[in-house]
This record gives sequence, C-alpha cells and structure tokens, in this order.
Amino acid sequence: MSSTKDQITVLADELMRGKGYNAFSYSDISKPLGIKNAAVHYHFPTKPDLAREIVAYHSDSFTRFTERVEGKEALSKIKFFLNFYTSIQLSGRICVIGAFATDWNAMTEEIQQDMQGFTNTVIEWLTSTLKEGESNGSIKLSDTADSEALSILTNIFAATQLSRITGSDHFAAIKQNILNRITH
Amino acid sequence: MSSTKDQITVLADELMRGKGYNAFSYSDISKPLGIKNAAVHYHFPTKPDLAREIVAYHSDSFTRFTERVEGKEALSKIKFFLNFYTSIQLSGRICVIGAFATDWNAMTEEIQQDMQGFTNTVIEWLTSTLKEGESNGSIKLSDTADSEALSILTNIFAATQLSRITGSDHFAAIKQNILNRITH
DNA sequence: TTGATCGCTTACTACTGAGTCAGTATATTT
DNA sequence: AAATATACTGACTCAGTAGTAAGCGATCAA
Repeated sequence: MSSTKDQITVLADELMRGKGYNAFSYSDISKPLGIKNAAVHYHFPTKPDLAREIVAYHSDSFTRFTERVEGKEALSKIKFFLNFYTSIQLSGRICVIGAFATDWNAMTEEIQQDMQGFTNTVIEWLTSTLKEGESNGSIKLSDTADSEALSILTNIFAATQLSRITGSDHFAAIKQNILNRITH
Repeated sequence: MSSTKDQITVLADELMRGKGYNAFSYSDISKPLGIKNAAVHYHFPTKPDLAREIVAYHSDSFTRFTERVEGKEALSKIKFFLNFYTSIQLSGRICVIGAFATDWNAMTEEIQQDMQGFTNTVIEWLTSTLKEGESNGSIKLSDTADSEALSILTNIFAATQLSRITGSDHFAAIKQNILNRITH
C-alpha cells in the first residue's frame, strides 16, 4: 500500500537500471501504474527530478544496508555486499553506478553531484570495511584498502553488466574471484 | 579523406560511447558531418543497422590490435591492452562492452549476438594471453586464467565508467592494481 | 551515348517525447 | 460552512525522433 510517488520511484529505478535513462519514458511509468502521464509530472516535474530521486532512493537503501550489517564481522559484511549484487544480477538489472556512468553526459550537474556523493559513500564504506577485516585477520589485502575497494567495486558492478552479454556463469566466476583474493 | 560511411561510423561510435545509444540521434551525426539526415539513412537504414556497424568496427579494431601485439611478450600485450583503455578514459568515453550492456534490453537480437561474439573474442584473447604469460613466467596467476581474465576485463572497463563519476585518479589506481596482481 | 548505379538532397510522414495548464474530486484546515 | 491544499485527469503543445519516397547530378559500364 505504498504511495503513488513511491511506486513511481521504484518503477523508474527498475526502468533506469533495466533499459537505461534515455530508453524509458513517462508513459512507461504511468501506464503500468494505471495513472496519467501528468500525474508523474505532478510528483516529478522533469526527468532530471526523477533521476535525482533514483539516486536518493539508492542512497537511502545503501544507508539502511550499512546499518543492517553494522556490528557483523567485516568479511561477512563484504559477502552481504556481494550478495546484494547477486540479486541485482538475478533480476536482470545492472548497478546504478554503471547505469548513471553510461548516461553521464546526458545528466545535469545536480544529478552528477548526487551520484558522486553516493558513489564515494560506497567506496568509503568498502574501504573501511576492508581495513576492519585486515585488522581482525579475516581479510587479506595485497594492495592498499582504497585500491582494493575500487577493484572490488568495479569487478562486481561490471559483472552485472558483463553477465547480460555473456551469461550468469561469468558473474559467479567474478564474485568467486573477489572472495578468493581477499580471503586466506 | 575517409568515406562518408566511415565518418558516420566513427562519429556514431563516439556518440554511442559518449552519450549512450538512446541519447544520440541521426541529426547528431548528420549535422557535424554537414550532410542531411537522409544521407545517414542511406548508409544505415535503421538505428540497429548503425549499432551493428559499431560492433563490427570494434571487432575489426580488436583484430588489428591483436595482430599488432602478436609476437610481443605476454605481459607486454596486457600492458598494451590496458593502455588502450587509458586512451578511452582520457577521451572521456567508455568501453563498448559497458555501453552496450547498459542498453542491452533496447537492442535487437542480432546486435546482441554480434556483441556476444565480440566480447567472447576479447575474453578468449585475454585468457590465452594470461596463460602464455604464466608459461613464460612473466605473469602470476592466483586463480584460473579464465577467472583472472574476467576480473581484469571487468576492472578495466568499469574503470572507464567509474572515473567519469569519481575522477581519473581512480582509473589509474585500478589499472595499477591489476598490474600489481599479475606481476611478481 | 545511353542507361544504370551511386551518393546524396529535398521534402515530407507519422509518431513519440517531455512538459504545461486549467479543471476537479477529495480530504484537511479554519 | 467556507477556504485551502492535495493528488490527480483531460486535453493539449511543440520539439524532436526514426524513417520514407521522389528526384538529381556525377560516375561508370555496355
């Protein structure tokens, strides 16, 4: 029983990560929800407004994720993070970061800033979680925590993209490769 | 002094990897080239035809690349491969694989098959080059050559995407991380 | 030298895109 | 009970989209 605005956000996010920003229209949202085009414009006057909401939605989701795993052991946190991407892959979608990066030059400066904030938050969380795991001995790092964080992030978000082309086996292989690298 | 058709292909490729498939139009191609919209349609009747040409263009480019580095030492080949991505990053573009993956569900089956062929060619080249380097001792592998190939590919193509958001320093860090991992 | 083919231009069509605005039923507040 | 805000609908606008068809000059082959 979520509000129309929330339903729009969820659907827009699915479309964004399913077909890409420029491949979906306001009627792709209004039709399935049984509302009129203008109703979408009522909540989100312009498409950039909608895009910003998608970023905010993911920022919130990620904050809730970090709160949920807070207190868990570092390697376990990383596994939860990777499993989250498994669910993205299974649903045939891709990671927001990749979706926005591809259409980057079609985005307004405000969206770009929002995305920069979100992406840095993810990188910072990954970095500090890797450090945490190195301290308690559960995680092995061969490079700086920051470099490894970037490596893991690019591996897993690109895996959702690559597996669209070459199949889900490749996603599984990449995920396993990450785990192999950071465990003893 | 290249033909109109070639100029269209090159420009379409730049647009595809610069703004995304659905963010550029036939007039984005015709205007800069000083030709009419219909001239583009003459060479490429539909947009999917244009997309297929882009894939073919990259298939040819990659074949020429492998021929150029053929005979070189394996680690050197990998470095050339990574440097190729550095030039993509510097020009503000992203890798074709990521560009098509994002818009995957907006692509025809034929384009998808072409892209699958191209992507598998790249993965196979990477895999065999890594094996080659392991044999002669220049490359260190911690996992199977196939898994490492997928890991390297996703790292580097996602690095072109991520660096759009968080800056070129991250591209450099990811590239260095790959090199650190496979060298002694 | 005639005729066909190539590489375009001119001039459209049909449609879809984002976005607007006046109006309306349904609460909510005063 | 009246005024106001909320969440829409109906009915548009207008720019831009892919795509088409007819024509035309230059080149090339018979």
